[in-house]
Amino acid sequence: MSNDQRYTYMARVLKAMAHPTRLFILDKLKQQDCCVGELRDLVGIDMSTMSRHLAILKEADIINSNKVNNQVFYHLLCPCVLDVYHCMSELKANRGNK
Amino acid sequence: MSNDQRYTYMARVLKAMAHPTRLFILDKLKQQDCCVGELRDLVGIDMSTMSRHLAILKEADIINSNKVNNQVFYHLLCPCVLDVYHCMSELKANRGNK
DNA sequence: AAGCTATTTGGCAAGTTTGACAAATAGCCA
DNA sequence: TGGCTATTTGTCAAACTTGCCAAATAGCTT
Repeated sequence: MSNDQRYTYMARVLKAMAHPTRLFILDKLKQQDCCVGELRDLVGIDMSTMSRHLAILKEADIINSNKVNNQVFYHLLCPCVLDVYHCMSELKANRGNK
Repeated sequence: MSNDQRYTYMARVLKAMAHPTRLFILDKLKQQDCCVGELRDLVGIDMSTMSRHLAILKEADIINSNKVNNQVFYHLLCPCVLDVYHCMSELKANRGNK
């Protein structure tokens, strides 16, 4: 796999994560699997909008879903994606030192 | 700082990283500081486009710059942003197990 | 089948991103 | 000052994103 392909792949995953609502979703799913309506109630946006955010994360293979009766439960595949948090905090702490 | 603010902040940083060219830049800057023309030659895009990619990374406080004569050298502030790489590889390896 | 709940998809408007070209700026050196 | 190199900024078009509403789908339960 070329470096080019690697950058393209990683950009795809980072892009999928790069939205406040989607980061909230990942954080929540780290604790437990959730269905769409549950997440909508927590965030307070339209169900259709929540469904699309979940589709974006799923498309990037960060989460997957399984249907139980008429509900769809989403599950975080790779909790380590949230490890970036530590680094981000460090970055933030450095601001102002410019 | 509220969780809301944290997600917004992290989304801003991830979004700045979420482009193949910008990931290449970060990887390169991890090895050594570079000026704009150098990076343009490596990537093969317009100098103005490269300058804007660098501005996006700088605006997110991931890199900074200092001018030496008529060249601007860019410097990676927090090499750990690239640690996500490992996790991404893990994610990638998991694909297909769906 | 009809009614119900949960979720996804179509379509649209407003806003953002990307990349290129041209023009502007900044700083060197003669 | 004028010419030179390096970089940034203005402007534009094409493409993409986000959020909402309405309509479609999926799967229970009666």
